[in-house]
Amino acid sequence: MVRTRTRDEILVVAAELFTHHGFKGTSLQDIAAGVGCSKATLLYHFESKEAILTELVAPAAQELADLVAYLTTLEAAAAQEAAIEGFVDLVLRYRREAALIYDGTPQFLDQPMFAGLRPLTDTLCAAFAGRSTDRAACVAAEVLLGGIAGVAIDKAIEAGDDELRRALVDVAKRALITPHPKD
Amino acid sequence: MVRTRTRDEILVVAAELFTHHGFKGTSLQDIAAGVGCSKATLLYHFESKEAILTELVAPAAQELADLVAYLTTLEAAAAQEAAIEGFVDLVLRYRREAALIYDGTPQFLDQPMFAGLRPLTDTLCAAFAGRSTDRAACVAAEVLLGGIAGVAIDKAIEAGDDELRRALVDVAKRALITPHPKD
DNA sequence: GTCTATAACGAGATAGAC
DNA sequence: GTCTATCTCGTTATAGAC
Repeated sequence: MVRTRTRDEILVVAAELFTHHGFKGTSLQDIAAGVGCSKATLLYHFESKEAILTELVAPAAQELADLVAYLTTLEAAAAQEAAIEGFVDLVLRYRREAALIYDGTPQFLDQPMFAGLRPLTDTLCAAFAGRSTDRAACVAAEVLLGGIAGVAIDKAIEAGDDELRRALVDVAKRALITPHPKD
Repeated sequence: MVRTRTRDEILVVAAELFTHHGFKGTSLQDIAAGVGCSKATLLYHFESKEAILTELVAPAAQELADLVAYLTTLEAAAAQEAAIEGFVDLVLRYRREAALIYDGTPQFLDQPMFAGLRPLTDTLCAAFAGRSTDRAACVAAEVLLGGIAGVAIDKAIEAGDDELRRALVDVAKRALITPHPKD
């Protein structure tokens, strides 16, 4: 896995195109045109189209794993808050990668390509729910988890947007942290 | 547009396959195999692959349009509640169709196929936000709108699930309806 | 390391027999 | 109304020259 200029540029262009048109919707032709090289050059640097995607997603997956590992060291309430803030932060920093992983099919996490990601999101979702097994709490956690990811993916804002960050954290806390349930 | 037995079966099989593997991930071959006919038969009944999808989505799109039209007759607070309950109901009844429309790309609503859907979801989102133009309120509305749709799409529950329905409505109201904002 | 050329395949769609 | 056969195109991937 040697790093070269072309190789890096392929990753940049592929990220851009995958983000906008999806993995299936982007061909090697498209990537090659964006880079200004041939398809053969792409496949000289990467074993396959999937290999490009896997490498793009790797750092985000690693950070997600780190976050989840950290959450397991906390008790429920602290883990809930840390999960919310950590996930919002993560998904804002890795918008593109999040969009790549979520390709629109329900079983997107069950593809062999992303094996190992599902247990991470499950643990994260449990943390969002404050480790409660109550159905409503779990549903709420799923709604917020998916909703936050979706909004972050949609936003084409480039640099860190603190206002968006705060809005996402706030809505999640409002929806999930219920100090005095009504009845 | 004459109704026949084969035609209806094509729609059923296509809905099933599109839901599980996405539109791009399903070929005419796959549909033909499921129906037990040839690709040519598919294209005798439908002008194109897209035409199948368009017809599958049509009733859901119509109901969404009806809901949005109804919302415009209400003032902000009533529209907000009606939007939440109406959307949850709609998306639970049309899980499959929702999954078809949302193909995973950010611009899925901007495809020519679904032209006219975007203004509807924009109005719906505004209703979710209580017609507020505050950034945080808009972000929260987007999170809940997308999150609810995502959860409903993921759930493979068949018949009406009142518990899920209540959970979705509740989390949305908790997150969006803020009678006394903190400061 | 990059290219052109092409293989090998699958896609959507069409033609025409039955 | 359904079929087989075929067309055309785009896809991923490979071969081999430079």
